[in-house]
This record gives sequence, C-alpha cells and structure tokens, in this order.
Amino acid sequence: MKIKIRKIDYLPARQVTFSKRRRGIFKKAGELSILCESEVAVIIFSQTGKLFDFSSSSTKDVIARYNSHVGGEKSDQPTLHQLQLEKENNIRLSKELEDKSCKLRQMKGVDLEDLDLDELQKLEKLVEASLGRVIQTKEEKITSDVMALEKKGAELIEANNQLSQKMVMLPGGDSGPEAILNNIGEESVTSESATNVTTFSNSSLSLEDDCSDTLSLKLGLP
Amino acid sequence: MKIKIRKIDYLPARQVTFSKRRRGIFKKAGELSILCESEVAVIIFSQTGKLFDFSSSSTKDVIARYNSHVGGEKSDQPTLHQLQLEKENNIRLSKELEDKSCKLRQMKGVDLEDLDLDELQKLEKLVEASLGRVIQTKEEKITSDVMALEKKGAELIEANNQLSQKMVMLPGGDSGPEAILNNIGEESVTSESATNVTTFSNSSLSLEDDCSDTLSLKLGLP
DNA sequence: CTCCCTATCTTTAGCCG
DNA sequence: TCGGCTAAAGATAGGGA
Repeated sequence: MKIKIRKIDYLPARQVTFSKRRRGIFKKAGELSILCESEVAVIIFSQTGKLFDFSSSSTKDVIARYNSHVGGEKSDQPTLHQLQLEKENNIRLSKELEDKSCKLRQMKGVDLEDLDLDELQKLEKLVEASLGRVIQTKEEKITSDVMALEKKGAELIEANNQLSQKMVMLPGGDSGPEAILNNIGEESVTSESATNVTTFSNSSLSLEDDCSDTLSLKLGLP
Repeated sequence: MKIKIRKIDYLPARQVTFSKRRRGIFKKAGELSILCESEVAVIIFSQTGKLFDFSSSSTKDVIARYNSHVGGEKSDQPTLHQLQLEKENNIRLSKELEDKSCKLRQMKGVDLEDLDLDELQKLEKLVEASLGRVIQTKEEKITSDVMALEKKGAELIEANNQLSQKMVMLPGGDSGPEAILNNIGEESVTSESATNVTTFSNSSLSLEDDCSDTLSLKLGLP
C-alpha cells in the first residue's frame, strides 16, 4: 500500500485527491451501469458541504426507487396524498364554518339585507319559536330551582326543629336559635318572588359571532 | 483498452463483473469519505432489481441531505411540516365549528339543559333582541316592497293614461283598456293589505343545525 | 479548480476451483 | 454465488503549469 487510508491533512492535496477520486468513482459508476445494465447513483458531499452527484439515469429517480425498496412506508407518495386529503378537509371545514357563521349571524338578526321577504318571515318564525323554547326552559329551570330551594328550606326547618327539641331538653337552653332559623327558612323560599326576573341581565353570553375572524384562513399555501 | 464499456452479454460474466465492480466502487467510496472527510452514498440496483447501497454514514441521512440541497422545495421535510400545519388547522377548524354549532343550537333554543339560570336569561334577551331586529327588517322590507309596487303601479297607470289618450285620438277607439288597467293598479298596490302577514310560512329556512354530522371527522389518521 | 505527466498502486477480466 | 490467481488495464499521488 502506497498511501494509508486516513484523512489527508494537507488541504490542497486533499482537495486534489477529492476531485480526482470523485471523478474516478463517477466513471466507475457509469461503467458499472453500462456493463451490467444496472441503475446507479452516487451522492457525495465535500467537506465544505458542496454536493456532487452522479447517476446512470436520474438521482431523484434512483432515490425514489430506493425509498420504495427501503422502508416502503414513509415514502413521499402517501405523505403527499395525505397532505391533499388534509387540504380538502380544511377547505370543507372552512366552508362549513362560514355557513354556520352566516346562519348564526342571521339568527342574531344581523346581516339580513340579502334575505327576501319569504326568508325573513321564516326566520322570524324560527326565532320566535326559539324564544318560546328559551323562555320555557328558563321557567322550568326557575321552577326546579325554586323547588330545590323549598326542599332545602324545609329540610333546614325540620333540622332546626329537631335541634330545638334537643335544646329544650338540655339544661340552660332557651328558644333563640329556633326562632331565627325558622324566619330564615320562611322568607327565602317563598315561591312567588322569583318567577318574573326576565327583564334584567342584558349582556351577550359571549355569542358575538362576527364571522370575520375565522375566514381569512391560509389553506396550506407555502 | 482491454474491454469496451458496453453491456456484457454473457450472463455469468456479467454477474461476476457486477459483483466485483460493485465492491470496488463501495471500497473507493469508503476511501474517499475517509481521505477527504466527505459524506458519500452509493445506491445500486442490479439488473434483477436487487438493491445494494453503501454510505459513509447512513444512506437515508445522505439522501435527506441531498433532498435539502437539491430542489429544496419538494423534499420530505417541508411536506411533513406542512402536513403538521394542515392537521393543526383541521383541529382548530373542527373546534371552531363545534363551538359555532353549539351556539347556533342554543340560539335555536335546543340543548339548553346545561345552561344555568343566568345564562338562560342572557340568551333570552339575545333572542328577544334578535327577534326585534328580524321583525324590524321584515317590516322595512315589506314597506320598501310595497313602495316599489306602488311606484310601479303608478307608472303603469300613467302609461295607461297616456295610451288611453292616444287611443281616443285614433279612429274606432273606445274606453275599455283604460278602465281595466286602472282597476288593476288601484287594487294591488294599496298599502294596508300586506303588512300583517307574519303568521304564515312556518318551515325552517334550512337552519337545521344538528351538529352531529360534522363532528365525526377523521383528522388524518392513516 | 483543471489538466498534464509519470511512476507506482489498485482494480479487474478471464479463468480455475 | 464466491474466492483466488495473474496479467493487463485503469486509477491516482505527486509535481508542475
């Protein structure tokens, strides 16, 4: 062996050797591909990061063929196909979102300029029916809340009475606690005082839709 | 030149040459990578489609580096990154869509079970206000429609009158057309007859939301 | 970085097992 | 398919332009 296979320290010599041997390999690769009708690709990065490549056909083709042989799963094609699916999904979702936003705005009674009379009347019926359901739900809620409070109150009174009975049996007990707790129970659970509260509380429940924030989507353009 | 660089016809000889030269190239590639501290990959497909590859490090790494140098756009990495972005976009859109659907359902007065009293009251106010705007818009629409009809009717009457005048100036003209058109105009454009039509037309304007159709999205799982 | 030259060194075609 | 052999062909280190 004339030279040892180890890093050539002297930079100019290394550069020259790199150039010569690189071309030698490319030549051999080309010869092999012709002599044996095979597909060959050689990829070389110099120490400085520069790329040199040789291929009997196309380096990209050979790499693609390599990817389909090795691994076989995580090649380009499925990824590209998936990307396509995701983009279509995005477009579909965006459209649905815009549609929903539009309907929501109409339900809130804004942007009605483009509706004709018939549509407006249908919308009115719809909102009217909705209002009815909301009021009904609210009143059911109030009723059940009140009933729950009454039940709780009754339980408290009962507990109070039992405590009072125990009190009077103890030495030094007076009637104070009984009276106080009974008063609390009787006043706060009366059922008529809370059913007509529909006119306060006027903020917006965070239902401000405004449609304008979500429609400027960049749908995957690089 | 002892041998010409052309396909070796005799199969056994070709196979032997393929094997020998292949190993020769791999050896040279390894020597180059050591001598010049470079990154080398060699990919060879035999005539029978079998893959042989050599690399100073990892063929996949070298290919990845190659992809990032060449083309730069249609390599794997950006595609994967884009895919990630698309998926995130999809998730975000799905969430927004679900949110909108939920709000829309509430506006329509369904699925109110989870709202508390305060929220119900706010919702009621909101729907009430919406109803007011819808009714107002509808009435404005009716008014403008009616005015448009009146204007049209007036124009028709005017046109009719002019025609009638020309008619009487012609030989054989009688007063028939004038009377007919005047009657049409007077009857159909009277403004009181159309302002209270709010109680017909009760279908749903295709606002059936139902939220259940759009939430079973497959978000890119293979 | 490329090309040339030349004396080595390395690869390999052809053949054998 | 593989390895060994050998002579010939080919590649390349070193030096110079």
